[in-house]
Amino acid sequence: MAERYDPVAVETKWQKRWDETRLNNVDIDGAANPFYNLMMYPYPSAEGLHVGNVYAFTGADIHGRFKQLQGNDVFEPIGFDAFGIHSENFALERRTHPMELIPSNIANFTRQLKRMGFMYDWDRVVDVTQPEYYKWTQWIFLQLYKAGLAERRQAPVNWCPSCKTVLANEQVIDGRCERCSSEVTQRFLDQWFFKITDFAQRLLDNLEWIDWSDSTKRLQRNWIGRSDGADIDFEIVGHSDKKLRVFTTRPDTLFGATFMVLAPEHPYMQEITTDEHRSEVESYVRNALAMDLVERRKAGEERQKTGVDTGAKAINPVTDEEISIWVADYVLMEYGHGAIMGVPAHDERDFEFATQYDLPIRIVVIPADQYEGFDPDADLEAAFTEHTEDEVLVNSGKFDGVPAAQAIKEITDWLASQGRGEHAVNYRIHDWCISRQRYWGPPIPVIHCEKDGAVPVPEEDLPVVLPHVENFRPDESGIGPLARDPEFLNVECPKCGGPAKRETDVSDTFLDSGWYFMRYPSTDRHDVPFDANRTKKWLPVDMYIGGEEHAVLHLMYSRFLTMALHDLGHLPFEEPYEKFRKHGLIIREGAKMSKSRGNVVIPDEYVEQYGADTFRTYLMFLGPYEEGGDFREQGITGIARFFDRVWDAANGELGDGPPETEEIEQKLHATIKKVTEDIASLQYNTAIAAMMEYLNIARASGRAARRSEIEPLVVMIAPFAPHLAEELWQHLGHGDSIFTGTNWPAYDPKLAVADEVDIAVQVNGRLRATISVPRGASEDEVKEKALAEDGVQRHMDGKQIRKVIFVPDRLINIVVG
RNA sequence: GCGAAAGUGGCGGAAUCGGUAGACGCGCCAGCCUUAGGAGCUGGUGGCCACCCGGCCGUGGGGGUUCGAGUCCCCCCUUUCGCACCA
Repeated sequence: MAERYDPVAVETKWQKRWDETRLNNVDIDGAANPFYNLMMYPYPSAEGLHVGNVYAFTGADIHGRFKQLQGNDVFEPIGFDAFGIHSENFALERRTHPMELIPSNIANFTRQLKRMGFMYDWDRVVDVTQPEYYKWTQWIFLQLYKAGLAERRQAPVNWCPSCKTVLANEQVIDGRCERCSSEVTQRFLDQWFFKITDFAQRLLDNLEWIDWSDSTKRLQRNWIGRSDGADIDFEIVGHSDKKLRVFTTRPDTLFGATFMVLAPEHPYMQEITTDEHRSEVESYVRNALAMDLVERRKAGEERQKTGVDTGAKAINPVTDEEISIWVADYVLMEYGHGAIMGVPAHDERDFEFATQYDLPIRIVVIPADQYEGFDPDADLEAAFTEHTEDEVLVNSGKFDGVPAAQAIKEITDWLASQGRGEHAVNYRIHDWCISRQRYWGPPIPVIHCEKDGAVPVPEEDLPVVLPHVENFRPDESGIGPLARDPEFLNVECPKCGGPAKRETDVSDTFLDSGWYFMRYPSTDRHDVPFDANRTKKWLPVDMYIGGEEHAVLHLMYSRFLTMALHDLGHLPFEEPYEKFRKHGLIIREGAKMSKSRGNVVIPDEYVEQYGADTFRTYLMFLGPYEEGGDFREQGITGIARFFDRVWDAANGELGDGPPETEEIEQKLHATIKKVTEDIASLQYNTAIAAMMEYLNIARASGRAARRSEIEPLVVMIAPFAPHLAEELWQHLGHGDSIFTGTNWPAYDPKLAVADEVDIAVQVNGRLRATISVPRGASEDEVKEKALAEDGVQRHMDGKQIRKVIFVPDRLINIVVG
């Protein structure tokens, strides 16, 4: 072996050998101990692999290699998320075509990924832009369509004026397009929706048991946004055939409902508005609908509430009072029933609205301690929204004095018994709009016939191949570029044979990524999307590691698709990822990395200078993997030095026999324990620190190490620095790859703890000495030894011992006074 | 506004069923070595005082519980993330 560690030479050698021996190509049908280690496949950008990709993949690869070393058959696939607006916009900008751009990007990514030494099975790559893949994406659309889970409907949708396409709710961040940050506007268009809302409760319920990062679960819970409350019907004066249904989470405040408000889109608007108010209402509604989404959604302080009286009246079902019905754009048609009961005393928005238009305010909930002698006509300065056991109802007839939390249920039950309302649940999540008026995606497999309407493409006709369209630039029309290809557009209706037109929208790229992990084990199967036996063997995914930015996008959508396919009998499980861990974000010198700042870390440069192993390990050393870290130029030398020392230690004259001293042996076992536990829980930074610490002890005073001291260390660095570990493993006389067989070292728990322990000696809680005693020493022994210490005696100052606190093997505190 | 997480040396970060704060690494300082280099090795490195033993202070700020608090409780400040007129 070379005298000095030359990372690039070592890495070149082993990457070639892994390829030749097919080390990472798993036996997909025969593996005895399958472990599916998944990472979020990248979008292959023209800029090449980003350090964020490397960070994500390294952490996942370490976990996979660790499992491999423990004897699992690890399947670690990779693919390319190459459809979508991102690629398409880039191609437009560069005046090229995605069909030319993408293959070269993928080739570049492949080169870079191979150079990093990830243990990918390169025989099972998924490229979602290949017809053999998107054929099955279209097939999934057809399955959902057949099951009634895909439907075309006209709805207000988010329109990005720059990308010139509609977007799903999840793709709108703060009212802006997640891709280009343009302000999103609202359009009414015919779009395809997947009915993810049908699964809202299951998506929520399963979060109870799936093993995911808590923060990711929380994001999903918030996005699903379950609210419990009641639907309540209000009669409309003069329209006995119609009732106004509202949803409220606060049925306890029903006696305080002094007006109602409809969303501008509410279907009853026309009919109930009185002639006297008609022109005012119509102009208000026209105005509201013309306003774009962002402006309209500006809340509270940013924009004053506006609204107009419709002149119509409703009856409060509990007070029998006539209350006025207003229209206001702060009420949203998409949520609940597009109408609310206005309870100004106990809702901040209603309070603001009532104050503005001088509507009556009636207090019906007050703190319990103000119940006696409460003045029903007291003025309110702001809405009072508390509603626990400590608040009680007033002005509420027979419910006076009932705690608010309890009244929610009682009033709901009472309304239900009279057929005027019922317990109800609402969700914030919307159906998933999958249509995109763009080019670079799988065509939605539907044909529109004048006679038969929307007809699904027969399965045997899949794939509907995406044609090469020269001018794929999107426009304002709301019609996708595929409409420009007459050969694609004009077809026969599969049902009646008459002239028909293809659907020209393509599907959202999140549909591609919603099922890619199901395809990996079956990439060589062209007759089915996923082979049943392999699916049973490998899925659900054992470990999924990725960024949290996909919590409500990819992760939500793929859970939904998995559930739907499960219900349709295609999958034996309903949750795709048994275990998911988010990784943190990596910043540089305390600042976010961005092209405009010019501080982006280019992985290639570091890999060339220090090697992939050092770069990988440094990234993992920056901070806790699940929290991210701060990339600092200089720090990487610390890892380079560590590996130099590992190399030197293994390269020297190695002695035989067990570890030379008890101290080294103890430290070795403690280190194996710590590294094993830390890797299992993704605490890579402390695992690396522990290995450094161990090496510092094992090679203290420049002694020659023994094989028994070094070999376990070589295995422990293998997940981080696979090439280096292979080279050293070979040097130590092993024929096979270190990743063949089960080489992860075991530790003896008895040896992992020291025989002698240092105990802190405190006097009145302040550290005064440290003594060394045998592990498990009794309180009396420790006390005797502690009292003999000079420092202890001095601080006791001859005073009486009042109390002794003893924590075995840790601390003794002598309280005097 | 609501929800969540986090504030520790010059820097990245260790340590939370309450028990020696600052592991590991970067940087810095001193010394050694040397085909004098941005290499390697050894030692030191929270602050203040003493600078020999040692002492006091110290985990965003202020209170509290405790023999003992970075860790638990209350109030406040700051930062980051998510949601945001969701009734």
